[in-house]
Amino acid sequence: MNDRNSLPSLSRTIAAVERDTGLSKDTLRVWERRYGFPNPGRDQFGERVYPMDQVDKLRVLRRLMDAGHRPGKVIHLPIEALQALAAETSAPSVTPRSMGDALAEHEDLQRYLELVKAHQVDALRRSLSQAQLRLGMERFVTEVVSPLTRMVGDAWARGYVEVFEEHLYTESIQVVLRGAIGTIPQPARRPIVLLTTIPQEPHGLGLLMAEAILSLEGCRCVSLGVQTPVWDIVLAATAHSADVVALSFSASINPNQVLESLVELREKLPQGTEIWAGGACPILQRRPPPDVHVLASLPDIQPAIQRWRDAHPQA
Amino acid sequence: MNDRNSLPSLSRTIAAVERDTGLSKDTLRVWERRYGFPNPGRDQFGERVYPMDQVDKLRVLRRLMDAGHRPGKVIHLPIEALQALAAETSAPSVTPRSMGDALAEHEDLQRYLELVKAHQVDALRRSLSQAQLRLGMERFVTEVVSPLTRMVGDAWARGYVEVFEEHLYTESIQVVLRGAIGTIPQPARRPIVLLTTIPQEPHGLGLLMAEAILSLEGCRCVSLGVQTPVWDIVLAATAHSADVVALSFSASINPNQVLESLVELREKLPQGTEIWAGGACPILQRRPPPDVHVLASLPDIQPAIQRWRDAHPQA
DNA sequence: GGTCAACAGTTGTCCAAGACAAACCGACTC
DNA sequence: GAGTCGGTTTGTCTTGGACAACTGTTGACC
Repeated sequence: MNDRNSLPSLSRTIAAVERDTGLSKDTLRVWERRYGFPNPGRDQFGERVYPMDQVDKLRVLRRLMDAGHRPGKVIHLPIEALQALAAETSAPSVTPRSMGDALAEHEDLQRYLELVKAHQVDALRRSLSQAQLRLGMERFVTEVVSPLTRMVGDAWARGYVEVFEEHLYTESIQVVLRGAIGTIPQPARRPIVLLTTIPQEPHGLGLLMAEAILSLEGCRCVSLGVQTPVWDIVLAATAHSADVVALSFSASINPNQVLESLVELREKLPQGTEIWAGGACPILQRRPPPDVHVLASLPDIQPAIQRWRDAHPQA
Repeated sequence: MNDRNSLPSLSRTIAAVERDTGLSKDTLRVWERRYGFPNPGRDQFGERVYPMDQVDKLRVLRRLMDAGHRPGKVIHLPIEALQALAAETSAPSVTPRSMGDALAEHEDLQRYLELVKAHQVDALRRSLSQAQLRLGMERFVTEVVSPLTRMVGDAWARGYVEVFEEHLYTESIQVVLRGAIGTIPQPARRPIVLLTTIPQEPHGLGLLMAEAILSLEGCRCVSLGVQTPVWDIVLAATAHSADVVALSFSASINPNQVLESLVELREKLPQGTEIWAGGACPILQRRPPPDVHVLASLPDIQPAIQRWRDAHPQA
């Protein structure tokens, strides 16, 4: 299964390429058959051996797929052209309250991004904590954490920040946000909100942001962390008599699996339990699933709570 | 690709079963061919449709595989026998200092486990925090968190706790541990330790425990969180001039991937950077990879730091 | 000129059956 | 016990074919 004598630094097996790129073995083989790329060598047993430069190109291709490009159109371009294409695909999709504010804000955010790039973890955490104290929790989350996370994600997609730098960022935000959430006194008001993500979604910052806002509004929050199987979400919602199940979806997740999970969840949860879905996943806006409340952004949470409380005056 | 008219609650596609059980599509097909189980029906397109009871049995089988059983021996047993087998397979592999202490301890731990089972998140966090204050950080981590985590993992493998209850536990420990780590003053002494896990390892509690001990000993810790690609671990270690890369491996991870990653990491990291590997993964004890320091348990961390400092007096 | 349906091209996933190295297991010897 | 040996088990890789779901364009109709 695994050739211990090979040089892992210069080449990859098909299983390793699947892990590294996120492209399935089937996809890798069918691309090779149809497009002639990738074009791996073979080892002594006839198994595919992918040179590293091809793996690098596959990684860029994967990013372009996520951004909506189609393989047949771009697969034959040289890697430099692909990288340029990825760099173009930035999303300036912000909805600022006013242009002046947006610019000033943007400059601030840029400063944080530069701290990430410079690996100044301590300075980053300190200035984030200060921002949290200065702006207050709600504005900190909506005006700093949320756009900054999108910014870091974009910068990663463009190849400007490395994966490990994104990890450093995620860890720092987590420390700051968890610390801040810890200071919010735990109330006992309804709705009771269960927070988690589906098994295919490993990104947890969205959950923490939502938890911060929900806690501020006095909701009882129960977080399961990330990647809970659908059936266990149902069990947990029942065990905690949750009024709302809140799910977070990032941009890079497979849209089919999002819809499939939401339909199954809706089917298995009691009628009275609402599903709130948020995050940067585009399918939520384009084809919202039936009987699921889509929250386009963090400021939508507050009205959703109000709506729920108005509809449940006895709670 | 996806039949929207099917009943997701009563049956699964092969892709869904792969996600639910962790058994690869190839394995599912080859088991069917060889053992006659699973024995899925077919939809109108000739594609496999797995009834839920078979998926349930496959889930139990998966647990037994992780526990060391072999498919040919157990696949034809009825599900009740499999569950009984899973319940037997508990690991009483503790190394208590004395029997009396161990028993008293065990009773305490049992109490925490019952809070998890009762979904008393608040009470759980409160009593864990109290234990942390009472015992001090080091004893709290080594005598409570570490054995309790093993206990919860075992209880899950035996089918005694649900996945969502394990998630509740993980989240609670994380809150308590992160809170406690936050109170340790950040020193600047070497070694500089980079903490993370490989991409196949989503469990992060081991990292937090290690970070707690390392911080107590005055080490500079940089955590990347979980699931960092090998190449990014190397980049991060270089960027932070890390002296040590500390990795955590849980019991349920594929041993091949552990060794493969460690070999590749050793190859790409500078000679002077040590690799410390810890966690419940059995392969680490059985066939430790070359030039990797295996730390069998948390108390091994302190001597390892001492050894490093003795060997680097200039630091 | 704009709307919608039919059509053609693209793309990811699934299928079948065969092959084989690595891991495992039991029997044997020192 | 500890090590070596052969036989068996087992997961992963192989090829080439098939097809539903998706994307985008053409052309008819209002």
